[in-house]
Parts: sequence; C-alpha cells; structure tokens
Amino acid sequence: MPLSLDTLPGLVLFSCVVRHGSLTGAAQELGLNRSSVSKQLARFEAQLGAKLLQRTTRKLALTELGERVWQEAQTIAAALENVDAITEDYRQNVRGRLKVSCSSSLARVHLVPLLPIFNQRYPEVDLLLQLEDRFVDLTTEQVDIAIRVGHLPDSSLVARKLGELQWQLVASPGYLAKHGAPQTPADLAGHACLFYQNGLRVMNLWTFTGPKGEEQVRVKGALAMNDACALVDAAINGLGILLIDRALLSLPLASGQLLSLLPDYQLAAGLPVYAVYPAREWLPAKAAAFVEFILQEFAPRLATPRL
Amino acid sequence: MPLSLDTLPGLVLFSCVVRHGSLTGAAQELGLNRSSVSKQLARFEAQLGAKLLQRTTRKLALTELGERVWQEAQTIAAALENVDAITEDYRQNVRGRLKVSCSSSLARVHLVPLLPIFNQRYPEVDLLLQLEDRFVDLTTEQVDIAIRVGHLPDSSLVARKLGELQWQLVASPGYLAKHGAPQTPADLAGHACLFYQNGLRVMNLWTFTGPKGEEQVRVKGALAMNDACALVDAAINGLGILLIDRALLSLPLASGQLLSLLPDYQLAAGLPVYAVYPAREWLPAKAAAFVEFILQEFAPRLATPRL
DNA sequence: TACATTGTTGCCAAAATAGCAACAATTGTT
DNA sequence: AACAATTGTTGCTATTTTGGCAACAATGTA
Repeated sequence: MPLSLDTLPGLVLFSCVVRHGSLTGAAQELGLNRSSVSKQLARFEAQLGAKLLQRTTRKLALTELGERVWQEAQTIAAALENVDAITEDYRQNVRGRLKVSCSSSLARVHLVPLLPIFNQRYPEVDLLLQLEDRFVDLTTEQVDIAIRVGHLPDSSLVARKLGELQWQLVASPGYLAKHGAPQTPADLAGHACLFYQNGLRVMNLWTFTGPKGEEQVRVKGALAMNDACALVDAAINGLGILLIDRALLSLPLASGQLLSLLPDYQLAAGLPVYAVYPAREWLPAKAAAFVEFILQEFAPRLATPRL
Repeated sequence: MPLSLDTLPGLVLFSCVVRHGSLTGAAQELGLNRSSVSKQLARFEAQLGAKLLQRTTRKLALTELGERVWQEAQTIAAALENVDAITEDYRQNVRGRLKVSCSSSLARVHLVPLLPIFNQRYPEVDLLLQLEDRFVDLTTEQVDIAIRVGHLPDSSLVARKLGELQWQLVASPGYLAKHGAPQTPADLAGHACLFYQNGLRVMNLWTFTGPKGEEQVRVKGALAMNDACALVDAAINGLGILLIDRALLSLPLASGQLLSLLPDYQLAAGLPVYAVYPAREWLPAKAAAFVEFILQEFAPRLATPRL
C-alpha cells in the first residue's frame, strides 16, 4: 500500500492548519474559505478514522495521534520543498549531466573543439559525449541531445538544423597515378570508391552539379565504413576515391597527401546536420543552453570550414 | 513555501507510474482510466515546468529530474506509510498515553484501586492520572477523559453517567459530645458544617428526604476545602458536621472515629458522576477501552460501596 | 505486413469543491 | 454583567475539476 491518493491533500491541509494554529489562518494562506478548510479537515479525519485536532472556537489542540501525524507531515514537507528546489534548479540553472550523442567523426572534427568553450561558459554541466555511429533511441538511452547527419525519419522528436556538411571528392596522388584522375562524374563508375556507411544510411549514390547540369552516379564500394576518419586514412593509403566532409580534409589537402578531384563540379546538396532532442516543451536549461551554443558556434564552422 | 496543495497529488500519481513502469499499470492500480493518468501526469509536469518521463508507446524513461523527484517521492511514500501505520495502531490498539483527570479524593477512593486491574488488562497504556480539584479544560490540556462530579454545564463534550455518589452525614464523637447531635435537618443550621468546595461548586445547600418530606438547609461553613480526604480528617478532629461521599467513611465509621447522623433521613439525590471526553466520534481505542472499563468496574463500586 | 498494445486528445457527464450565508460557541471588552 | 467580535461548523448552490468513453497516433511483434 504505497502513497495513497486520497489522504494526501488532507495531510497538507492539516499541516497548514497546525502551522497557523487556526483554520482561519490556514484558509488565508491557502486562499480558501474557512468553510472549505473546515470541511476538508473533517474529511481527512474521517478518512483516518481518528481525531487529529481538538477544536474550540478559540483554541486548537493536537491529539496524541495528531502530534505523530504532524511529525510525519514535517518529513513530507521537507521532501516537497526538495522537489521544488530541485525542479527550480533544474529549470533555471544550467547544471547537471548532459548526454549528447553524435557520430564520432563529426564530433572529433566539429564538436569536440567547441567543448572547451562550452565547458568554460557552463562549468557546472557535466558533458557526457556518446560517440557512436549507430542509431540511438533518445528516449530509451536517456540521451538529451543528438546530433544527426542526414534527413530525419518522421518522429516525435524536435530537430533544429545546424547547417549542411560540405562534401569534397579526393584521392591520393598514388591512387591517381595508378588509375588516372576522373574527369567527369560518370568516370567514377570505373573507380574504387570509399564512402561512409552506418546501419541507417548507405551513401553510394553521389550527386554532382557541373557544366552539364546535375549528374548522379551509383558508385562501387571498395570500402565502406562507419568511421569517417578511418576512411580518410584509407584514401591516403590509396584505397580509392573518397567523398567526405570537407572539414576532415584540411590537413591531408594541405600536406598533399590527398588531392581534390572534379573541381568544376559541386556536390549538389550537402547532408544536413540536425540537433535533435526529445521534446520542445520544458526543455531543461542545460539542454537549451547546449542547443543555443551549437547553433551559434557549430553552424558557422560547417558553413566556412577552415582548410 | 511549505507543502503545496497542488503538486502533491501529481507526485503521488507520478510515483505510481514509475513503480509500474507504465501508465496503464498505474491506472489499474489506482482504479482509473488511462486517460486520467495521462492527463494528470501531463498536468503535474506542467506544474513543475519540466519533463519527468520521456514517454513512448512502449517504454518509459525517467528524466534526470525525474530520478531526483522519484527519490523524494520515495521519502514521502515512507512517511505516508508511517501515517497509515500510526493511525491504524492508534485506532485499533489500546496503547499509548491516556491522560485522565479526576478529583483527587474521588480518585483515591474509587479510581486508583481499579488501576492495577486496568493496567493488567491493557499493559500498553501509560496512564497519566491528573488529580486536581479544579476545573480543567479538556481540549486545552489534552486530557482524554475526565471524571467529574455533579451536573455538567452545557458543553460540546460527551458525558456518560457512571453512577451517583452516596452521601452520608457524619461527625466525630467529640464534636457531638460538645455540641449535641442534630435530630432534624433544620438543626444543622446551628452547627459548624464542613463541605467540599472547588472553584466550580459550593455545596452548602443540603437536601434531605425524611418523614416530613424533602427539606433543604443552607449550612454555615466552618471549613470548606477542595480536598475530601482532608475534610474527613477535619471531621475526625471535631471541626464540625461533614457531608461527604460514603465511600470515604468506611474506615472512620468502622473504627468509631466518626458517627453517622440523622439515620431517618436520606440525602435526596447523590451527585452524579460522569465520565467526560471531548468527542464521541473517532474515539481512540485506548480512551474507549478506559470508558468501558470504568463503566463496568467503577459504577458498581459507587452503587454498593463497601463499608 | 497486419495486429495488438500503449499513450494522447476531445468531448461530455459526473463528482468534488469553493463560496456565501446563517448559526453556534467562546473570548475580550465596555 | 452584557455586548460585540471572532472563530469553527453546516446547509445550499454554482463553479470547477475530474473521470470515462471513443477515436487517434505511434510502436513493437507475429
């Protein structure tokens, strides 16, 4: 027999009456009429089947039982104040554990560099970065915010677009020396191509916009992985032609380990990046702060990646 | 900001939902419809301004705040179970402190001799006998039961008549030798009379029923006190003629210290003795047991005092 | 893919509640 | 000592709240 729904409001009212020492005072604090207080107190006693207060028009006296119940009410009052305090803290203060889910490569390049700033701004937030290139169920795994790449399936989740990934087509000098450099998208069909793949999405249909308009190529995969950084390594090692987020390529391109291909063509539409969270209503302050933060900091980095 | 009336039922419901892990289960336990549970839970979250449970049609997951609130709810649940247990104990078990108010002389003669029996029958009751010959306010002084002599003023109290005190008129042989023995009630007017008096009642109007019918005498007081035993001592010492409870006179009469007067007259109406307690409704078990006890044991002693 | 279960929402009836007014009881004051 | 003022209680009515039914949406399973 756990918390009983019926007796609880009565207990609250009883507590208030005892604190004031009069029904009238309690009624004033509760914004009620005296009659209501009287009735509810009487009903509470009826529910318990015992008198709690001996009442006269002038004085109230606690019964022996009333004293015991009053003590318990004190305990409950303390717990309730805790609830209030905790909730208030949770709503107003940016504090607590914040679980963020993100694909590992995206995090390494775009997100992790920002975290020191976030941590400095909100030092009381304990970030728990969950890097995994798989589908995560936000509700089940208690993830506060997920950063997801690609168009989203219909869902009850709220998604805010952070920007679009800028793609680039690259290969290593060694690979190009051996197999030649493609001049048009159609040429790619004959090459070994590297692309990202996780359980959800297989990116083997590449779309270009060039002099002849839009062209699509379904490429053969020499290697498909769910780790973008490993893909870059693979490309550097000459395993094939890679289509990947431009931000990952700044160092290999600068050092000449990788070369840019098809400069006259642009990748049609970069995949959108979203910040996703379970519900818009009553978003905890820490989550709201994080979303605001990445909207300001993350999005510009996507738009103008430093090469 | 103490216990809040509004948030408490929601907290109970939330606790129930968490315990079951589903709204449907909670609804079944509470005997409610699913919709009601859903609505109330939503309202509770709205009141707090924060989400407590991430809900899917299949799974429920506690928010970080939800976990904290759930912990507090556990505390409250424990306190509430205490309230239930205490109340049950209080109602059903004859146990605890029982404060009884009684005039000292009445207690010494009639009540105290019974207490060992009561104590043996209800060993878990701690009797607190408050002996005082003055008016006591039951509600203010947290007296459970009072035993009062004489007709009661109108009151919200419940009174159960235990019987009537049997009066007797006595004096010491020494006093009678000096002042002579009264032959009729009217003779008493010339004597020094001893009678009981407390703040409430002055018993100086004595009523007799004799051969000539009812006779009343307003006596002069040689000594009036609020201690019946002391009055007996005074009478033994020859201070005057005493009208007092017959039960107090068994030893002095047997030993000849006091002599009975006006044997042809009877005291019209003995003063009634009442057991008085604040309210009939929800009388605690201990008080009910005591009242029953003195009704069975006390009343016969009044009716047939042992001389 | 079809089905079953679960949470949510709109609507309406039912129940609980608050407020008003009158009453009873008690205390302090004139 | 009587009056006035305050307090707790009760009956009645209007308002608010709540509960249940039905339909819907979403999700996991056979």
